[in-house]
Amino acid sequence: MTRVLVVDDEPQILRGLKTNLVARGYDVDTAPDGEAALDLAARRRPDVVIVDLGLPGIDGVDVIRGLRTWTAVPIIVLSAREQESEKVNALDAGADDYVTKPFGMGELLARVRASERRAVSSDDGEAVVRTSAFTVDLAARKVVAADRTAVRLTPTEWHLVEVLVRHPGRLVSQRQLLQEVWGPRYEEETNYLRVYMAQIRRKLEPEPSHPRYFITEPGMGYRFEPGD
Amino acid sequence: MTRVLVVDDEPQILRGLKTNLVARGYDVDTAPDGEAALDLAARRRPDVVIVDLGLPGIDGVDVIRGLRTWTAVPIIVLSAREQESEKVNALDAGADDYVTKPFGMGELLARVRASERRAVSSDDGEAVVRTSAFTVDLAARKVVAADRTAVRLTPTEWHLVEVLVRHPGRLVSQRQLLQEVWGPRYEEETNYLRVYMAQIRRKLEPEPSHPRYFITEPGMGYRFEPGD
DNA sequence: AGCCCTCTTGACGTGATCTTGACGTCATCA
DNA sequence: TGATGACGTCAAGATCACGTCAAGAGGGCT
Repeated sequence: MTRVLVVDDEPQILRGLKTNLVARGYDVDTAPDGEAALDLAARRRPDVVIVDLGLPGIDGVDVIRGLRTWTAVPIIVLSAREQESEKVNALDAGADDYVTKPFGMGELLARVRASERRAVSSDDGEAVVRTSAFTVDLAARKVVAADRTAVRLTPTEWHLVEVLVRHPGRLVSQRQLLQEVWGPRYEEETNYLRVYMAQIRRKLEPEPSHPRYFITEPGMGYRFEPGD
Repeated sequence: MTRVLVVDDEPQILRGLKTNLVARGYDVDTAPDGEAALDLAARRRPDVVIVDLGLPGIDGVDVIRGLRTWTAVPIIVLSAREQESEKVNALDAGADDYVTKPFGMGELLARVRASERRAVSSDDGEAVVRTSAFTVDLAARKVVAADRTAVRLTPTEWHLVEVLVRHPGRLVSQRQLLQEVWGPRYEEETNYLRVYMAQIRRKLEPEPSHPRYFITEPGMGYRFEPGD
C-alpha cells in the first residue's frame, strides 16, 4: 500500500486530507510541524510527502531540504502563497510539485497519483548523503570515502550510521539510538554507543579524535552534521 | 545538454518560451500541433516535453497518451483551462505537472528543473551486464566467460545471479535473496546462500576464494560489484 | 531400472564481530 | 584542588557468521 505523509499545522486540513486519502486506500501519517515530519519520514519511509509551506518552527522549505539530504521521495507542496518566488524556492529546494490553496481534492489526488507513477518507474531514487570526506548511499548500503575507496562497516556500525544520517543536523538521543539499533532492552547501555561511535569515527572521520561529522552532544546524544 | 520539446499552437507563446529556454542553456524543439509533436518526440528524444492542451488536430491529452505508449519523458502541461476535471484528465493521462496560464516564466523554469532532476535517477536497466571475467545476458538467460565459453548455471544458481546482477553495486539482503529465490518460508535458511554463493563463485570468479564480483557483506547480505 | 544432475542438510574450522570491563581524559563544580 | 560524571580508548574472550566439504535425497531422462 502507498504510504503518504501529510504535514500541515492546521488540524482541519490535516484531518480532511487524511480522510480523503484513507478513503482512496492510502496509508496516511500526519505531522503538525517540521520536526515531527522529518522524524516520521525517517522512521516510516513514506512513498509520497505532502507538505504545507507555512509551518511553525522549521519552515516548509527547510523540511524539503532536510528530506532531500537523504531521500528522493516525491514531495508535493501545498501553500496559500501565490508569489512566484515562493514557488521557485520550494521547487528548487527539491519539491516535485506545488499546489496553491485553495485546491480541489480531485486535483491533489491526481497529482499524488502522478507522483506515485513516477516513483515506481524510477524506483529507488537517490538516497545518497554526501560530505566532503565520504558518501553514504542508503539504498545500496554502501559508504565510499573521498578517495573513492569503499569503507567496510559492520552491521551494527551501519545501522548506527543510518539512523544518524537519516536525521541530518538533528540531535538523536542516546535512548533513541540504543532502542533503534540494539532494541528496547538496551536503553541504558550507553557503553555500546561510545565503543561504536569510536569505530565509526575511525572509519569515516578525517580526524577521528576531532570529529567533524559525528558530533557528541554530551549528556544527550549524537548528531550527524552534513556540513557541506 | 537538456533537450526540451515545446508544443503550442500560438506562435508568440512558442517563440517566447523558446527564447527563454534557450537563454537558460536548453536545446529547444518546437511543434505547433500534436502530429508534429509526436513526430519530433520520436526523432529527437527530448528530456522534457511542455505541451499546451488546446491544440488543433490531435488533442493535448491525446498527445500525452501517445507519448506515454513508449516513453516516460517528463511532461508538463500548459493550459488556460482551470477546471479541475481538465487537470485530472491530463495528469491521469500521464502528465507529470499542470501549469495554468497565465504563468510566470520563473515558475515554469523551476518546474522544468524539477522534472529534469527527477529524470536523472531513472535510467532503465541493461539486459546485458559485462565484467572483465564474464558476461551475463539477462534476456537470453546466458552467462559467458571471458574466454567465450558458455558457463552452465543450475536454475537456482541462475536465479541468485540474476537477482544480484539486477541490482549492480547494491547490497541485497539475505532475506531478500532467500525470499526471491526460495520463497518467503525460507527466509532463515542462510545456509542455502552460503552453499550457492560458493558454487557461483567457483563458476564465475577468477579466484573463487577471493571474490571480486560477488561480495559478502557479513551479517547483511551480498553485493554484485560490476567493477568497470 | 539405473544414471546423472541438482538440491538439501549437517558438520567443521576459521575469522570477524560483538560484548564486556578496565582505564585515561576532560570538563564541571564544590 | 579534588571529586564527580561523561566520554573516548583499548584489549580480550565469547559468540556469531561464513566458507567449505561431503553425503544423501529427490527427480527426470535414457
